[in-house]
Amino acid sequence: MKPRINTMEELSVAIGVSRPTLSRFFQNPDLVKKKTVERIEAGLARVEYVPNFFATRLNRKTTGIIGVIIPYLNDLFFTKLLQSVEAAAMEAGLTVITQCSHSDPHIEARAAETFMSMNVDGAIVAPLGDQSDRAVHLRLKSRLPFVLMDSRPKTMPNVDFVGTNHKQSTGLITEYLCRVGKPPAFLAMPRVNFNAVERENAYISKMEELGFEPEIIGTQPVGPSSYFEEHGQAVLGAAFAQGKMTDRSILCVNDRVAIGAIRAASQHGLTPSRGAKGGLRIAGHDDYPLCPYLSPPLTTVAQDTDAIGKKAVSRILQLISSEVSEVEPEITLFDGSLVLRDSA
Amino acid sequence: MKPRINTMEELSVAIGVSRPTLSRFFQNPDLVKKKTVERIEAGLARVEYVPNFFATRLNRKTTGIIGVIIPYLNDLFFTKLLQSVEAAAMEAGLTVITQCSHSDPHIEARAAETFMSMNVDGAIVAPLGDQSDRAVHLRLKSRLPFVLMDSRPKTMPNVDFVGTNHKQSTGLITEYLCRVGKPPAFLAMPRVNFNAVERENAYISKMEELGFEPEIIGTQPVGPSSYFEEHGQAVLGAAFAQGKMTDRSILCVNDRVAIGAIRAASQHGLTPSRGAKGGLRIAGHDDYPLCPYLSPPLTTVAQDTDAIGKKAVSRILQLISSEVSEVEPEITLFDGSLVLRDSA
DNA sequence: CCCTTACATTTACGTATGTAAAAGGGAGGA
DNA sequence: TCCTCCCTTTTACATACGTAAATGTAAGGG
Repeated sequence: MKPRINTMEELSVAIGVSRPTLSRFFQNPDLVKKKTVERIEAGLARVEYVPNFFATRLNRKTTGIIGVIIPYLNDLFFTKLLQSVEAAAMEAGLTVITQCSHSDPHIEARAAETFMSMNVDGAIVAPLGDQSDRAVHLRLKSRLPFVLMDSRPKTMPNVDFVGTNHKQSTGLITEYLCRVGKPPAFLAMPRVNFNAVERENAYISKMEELGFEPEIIGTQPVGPSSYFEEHGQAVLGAAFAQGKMTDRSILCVNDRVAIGAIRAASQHGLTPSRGAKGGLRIAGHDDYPLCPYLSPPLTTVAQDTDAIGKKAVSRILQLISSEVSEVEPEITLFDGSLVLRDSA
Repeated sequence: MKPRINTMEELSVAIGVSRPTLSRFFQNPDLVKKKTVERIEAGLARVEYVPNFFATRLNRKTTGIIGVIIPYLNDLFFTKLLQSVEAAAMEAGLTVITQCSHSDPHIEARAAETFMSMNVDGAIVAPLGDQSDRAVHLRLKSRLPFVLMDSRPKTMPNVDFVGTNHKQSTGLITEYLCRVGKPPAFLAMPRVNFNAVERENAYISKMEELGFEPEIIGTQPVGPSSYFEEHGQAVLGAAFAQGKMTDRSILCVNDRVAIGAIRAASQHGLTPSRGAKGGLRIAGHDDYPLCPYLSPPLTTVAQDTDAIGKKAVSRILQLISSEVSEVEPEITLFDGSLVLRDSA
């Protein structure tokens, strides 16, 4: 087992190269003469040494770290988004520190605190809904490059944002549903989630534009801790039990709710179908990774998570390099794209 | 907007309290006289200041950080496990730094490097399968408290491990399936995943114990990047297309594969059912969060992710406090529990 | 052979905090 | 009134490394 060396100083006496030279070597071996590089590498092979992360970051003007906060970990949409962000950040040579707020504003606040104390170069935050503490976001924004991702409160119009154009995406699928079958009802969520509200409104305005009467169900919570799937199943299950909605088109606020909705249909012997012009159809929003494996596979609108993650990172990089703190905020909305499967 | 203060030194002149006193205050306000605490808190309310994370951790003997590596982010089983670990760590007052290896041994190695450079107090690693670099794990283990979680190579028997007793869990569901219907075939995975292999072997030995002939399908990859669901769907879809397996009991290596299997059944107009003594039944392993919402809901064996996460953290805490580096490794295996739903 | 040049290396200082030991201060007792 | 004790605060040093400026060194030209 190799002898362990803890500090660069010790390493320098062990190898016989000055400490600052080692420092240069660890930053970029090209900055050191080839002959010396060889000596250093030979030395490193003989001992167990890793430069101290904290000492490194403490001194650098820039830490090369970006912080990412996501609200849920048990949601494949967010993990997909996170993967996209991580990939983009890695390509840019940044270290990503991810924190999950677990639907808790206090944890979110603590994560923000951590980022500030780390002097991260920038923060990308996918906020909780209503519950997020606005002051926390403002504080982050005032201290460092900051972009909101996925959803944003209407009360923060002056913040950089990257997300989906829900007006477009929800309009797209609403229009599709109207075109090839009965105009859809909207299976909503209790109104604590910004995106859910945006989609609900987008649905309403598209329906009115097309001259149909909007119909919204599911705005009341069904249980104490209603997960999305559970909510969809409960709301629609109750309706089906009363013989209602069984031949309707139903647009769910997101795919996880749709998963519950499809389950409810199955429980009542109903099969939502794209072909059934006058019968039950169920559609969702997001293109959750499991959509193709549902029975029937879910028709939905895909969010371009890849583009969102990439853009969030590139925007952060812009903000980092643009010294000035008073940049005009940029709102980037990506269009959704229709993914037709069998359910609607 | 409050004036921003960057260093504890500046803060000390701004408030009129010496810097070391502030240091004590931030570590534990009880260490400072009440009167002084009030002065400090009044001062903090007037300015924008956060202690520097790196400087803090650099000096402390213990960083209060534990590192966690998981192989996939887009898998609700691992995110569930991660939540359990995070909750336990938070309760113990530890900061968790999570890194995802994204199925890439190089990324895993880099994450390990990061942990070592951070002088994390301990590391909990859910390894990739075969691909994981054994040397990386050994290096981690030689430097800091280290426990493997979820799966482990047979080649590392001397490492602390927390996971599921697959012999028991797989035996349990195999026995159940044999008891209430036809003996199951096993829908396996290409043999790169340790747990998959363990379950396959557990299935074989239980079948032999019960006097049945084991039958294993799906050990060959079906595509270049066969995700679990895709694999299950492809393997079983191909079998169904040939009229095979349509009235069999099928035990899938995990729930994600089972999701694909159920989809394949549905595509061929088949409904796996618990009631069908002689007909098609499909079961899984893990109790993936979406199991209740499949059609039919999936019968499976639940892994006790909560216990696994808690135990991993408590074991790390033990190793941290037990100074000595030569502790007898502890292998903790939790039993799985049968979750009967409609599919088998 | 000496000087210049270009680059590598070293010196010296900076970073933001922890921590042990020394100094300070206030209350209570003689 | 003075001394002592105990707790609080401060002094002084330590941590592990980045970085700019200064110094060293080897190659090439005159």
